[in-house]
Amino acid sequence: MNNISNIFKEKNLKLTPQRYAIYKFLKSVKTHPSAEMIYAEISKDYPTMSLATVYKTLKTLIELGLVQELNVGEDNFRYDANVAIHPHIVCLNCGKVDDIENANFDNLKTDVLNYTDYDVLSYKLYFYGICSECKKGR
Amino acid sequence: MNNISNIFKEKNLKLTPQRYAIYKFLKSVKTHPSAEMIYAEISKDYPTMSLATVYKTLKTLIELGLVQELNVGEDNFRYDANVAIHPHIVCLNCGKVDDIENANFDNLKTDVLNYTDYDVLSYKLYFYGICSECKKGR
DNA sequence: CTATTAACAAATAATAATTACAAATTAGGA
DNA sequence: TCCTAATTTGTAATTATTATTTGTTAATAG
Repeated sequence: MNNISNIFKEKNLKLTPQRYAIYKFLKSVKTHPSAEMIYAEISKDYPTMSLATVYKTLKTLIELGLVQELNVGEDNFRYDANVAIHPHIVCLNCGKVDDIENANFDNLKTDVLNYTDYDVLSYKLYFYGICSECKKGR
Repeated sequence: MNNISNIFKEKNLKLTPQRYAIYKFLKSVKTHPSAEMIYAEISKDYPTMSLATVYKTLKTLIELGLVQELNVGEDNFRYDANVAIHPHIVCLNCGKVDDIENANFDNLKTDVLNYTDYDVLSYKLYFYGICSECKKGR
């Protein structure tokens, strides 16, 4: 069984309420929040939560491979508990970040081998455009 | 004629030596430097250059569509005077950022239309791996 | 059951990248 | 050459993130 509880145990890390809350929140949400947004949300249930804890927990979760970091071009990072490589799309109007679901772009990793002498390990793909809500309101 | 000089004139912007130096430097280089790196380099020729000027000039150049901003996952931005959409590859070992040249991934923009209801305007594609120099030194 | 100890959370200080501001300077047209 | 708005510069301020410190928690040995 490879749930969080076990992953933490294997690494001698404690699955504290704070850590669990952050992970559970990230899992439950599709908005790809920033550290600040996570902090604001979790603070409702854990009034003593510190922003430093959010940052430190996110770093741990990333090291454990439970969370990935997105950099869509803002001055901060966003976080995604879906660690599968998948494209994202950013609304240039409202800033929303969505998943591109069901699309498979994994051929990119092999295609690119013809154009580089790097060993290619992974990739990030971001699309930019206008979301349907913003299209309406124009 | 659509050189920088004219583009600036059209917008009532002054083509100062500083601005020109920054643009020329970015054009001449394939390293995708950060603001700090640009500042360090340009300072050699313009000892009075201020870091604030570098940042402000980069912003102007971006607005004019002469430069694009990259965000490969560092805590700072990198800049590229090649404004054509093209993929980049980052060495996870030494941090170098290279262009992927001659590859055409523009079908991505139309492919993705089947998986989103956004109007898709552009995309950014970053590969991550190990460069050939770093492979040798292992 | 208690003492020990390592991991942790919280608060706050520190750092790094970027931006804002105010005063001095300069580009480029009249 | 002169004028003026735009620009540069130095510095202060801001923002995101990380480090440090101190008190707390939880697992475990005795």
